[in-house]
Amino acid sequence: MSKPLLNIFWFRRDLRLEDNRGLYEALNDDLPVLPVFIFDSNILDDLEDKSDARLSFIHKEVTAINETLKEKGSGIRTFYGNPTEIWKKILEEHNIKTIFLNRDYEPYATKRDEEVKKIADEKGVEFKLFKDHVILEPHEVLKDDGSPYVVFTPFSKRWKEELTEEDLISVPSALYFTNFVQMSNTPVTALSTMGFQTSDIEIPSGTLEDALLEKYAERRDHPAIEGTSRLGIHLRFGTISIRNIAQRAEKKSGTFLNELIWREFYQMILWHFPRVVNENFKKQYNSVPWRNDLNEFQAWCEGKTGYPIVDAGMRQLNETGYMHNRVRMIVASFLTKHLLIDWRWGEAYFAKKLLDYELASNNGGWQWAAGTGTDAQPYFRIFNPESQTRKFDPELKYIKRWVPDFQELAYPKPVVDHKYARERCLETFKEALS
DNA sequence: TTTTGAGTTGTTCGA
DNA sequence: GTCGAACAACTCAAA
Repeated sequence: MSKPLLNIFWFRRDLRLEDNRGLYEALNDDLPVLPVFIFDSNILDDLEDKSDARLSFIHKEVTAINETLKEKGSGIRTFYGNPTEIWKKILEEHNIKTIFLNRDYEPYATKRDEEVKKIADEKGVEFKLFKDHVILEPHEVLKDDGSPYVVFTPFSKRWKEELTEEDLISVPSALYFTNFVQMSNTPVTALSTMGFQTSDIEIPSGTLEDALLEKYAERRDHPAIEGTSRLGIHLRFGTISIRNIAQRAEKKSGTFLNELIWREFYQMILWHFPRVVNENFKKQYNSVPWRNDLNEFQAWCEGKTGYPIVDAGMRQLNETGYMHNRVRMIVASFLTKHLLIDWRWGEAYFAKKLLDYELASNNGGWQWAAGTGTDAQPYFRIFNPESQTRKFDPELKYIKRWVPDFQELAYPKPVVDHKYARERCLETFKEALS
């Protein structure tokens, strides 16, 4: 018996049919393409919230792809389980020439893909990876001696030098939709099958207005204003194309483009230095004696520190799965500097709560705030919650929105005095580094 | 090899 | 209220 020869496209963090590099390459090959998605139990098992909004979002997007493909007489095959085990099954069931996929730069993903590649190799199946998640990959922006940058500004300069027009051009995967395998449509694995429920948290739309780009530089730091793009989750799961966004940023807003370069900077750091997941980038900070007071950590998590701007941020996070970027810096500085709590605690809490959670950016941001990261800024840059409020929320609009009780008697007293905490932090770091 | 300039996002103090 | 300097000195990148 002979099963028909096919190609497979494996969707992961690229949940869109348009302008998808790996999918485009697959559809341009000379065989029908079977699209596949795996709900990875290794990842799902770590989700504490059984109605996790990110999983709901992914599920919705995979279902939308399935619906679109249904109109073409095709569909997406979905699975639930350990990817390597599932690939063994898929490779048994089908006669495959090539597996097409887009590269993922996280340590777990890299290892997973290597394992699957090995299984494919043993079967004589080709395994082709493409660049889709970033404009320039970790190995494409290096110093002249071939080593990676560890300071942002020279990295960004080099990034812009290396950038070509081609890097920003969309790939027309939609032109080749007739090349999908024709099959009777199969349903997407239900959330309940995996032990989850649908979340009712709303995800912001994946659109970017020109008006936002034009005013981005002046508006992005004010948390009471909707001046940021809210595209994080869409970039995370690939429901928008980075090429499309970067192309428009390049024309309209250097500040916004810079933020995209930060995203690639931290992806590059994570790729070259995967140890940062659990360790200080700068080893000399390993001796900082974090206080790690559980009660204070809990107060921070719950938005009960007695510092309105900090509490507003944490309450926004807890209620919506989102926190404005300016406020992320403030609460991170407060946790690590004022409370002297290990940045890894804060990072883990963000990972659990943020809809737009992205390992590379979250880790980079937290290490930056703690002073342990790639940025050589001195440790005595300690955010003052009050002056940050004066600068970025002068009318207290953001605070009033999230902490309406901030002037009431029952509102918590400051968990620690600012001046005292600042001096304690300076002393602690100074001592640790000496 | 040596030198030079620079480093996301800050705060406080004193003139 | 505004401004510049000090904070403390280090590492990185590139010439």
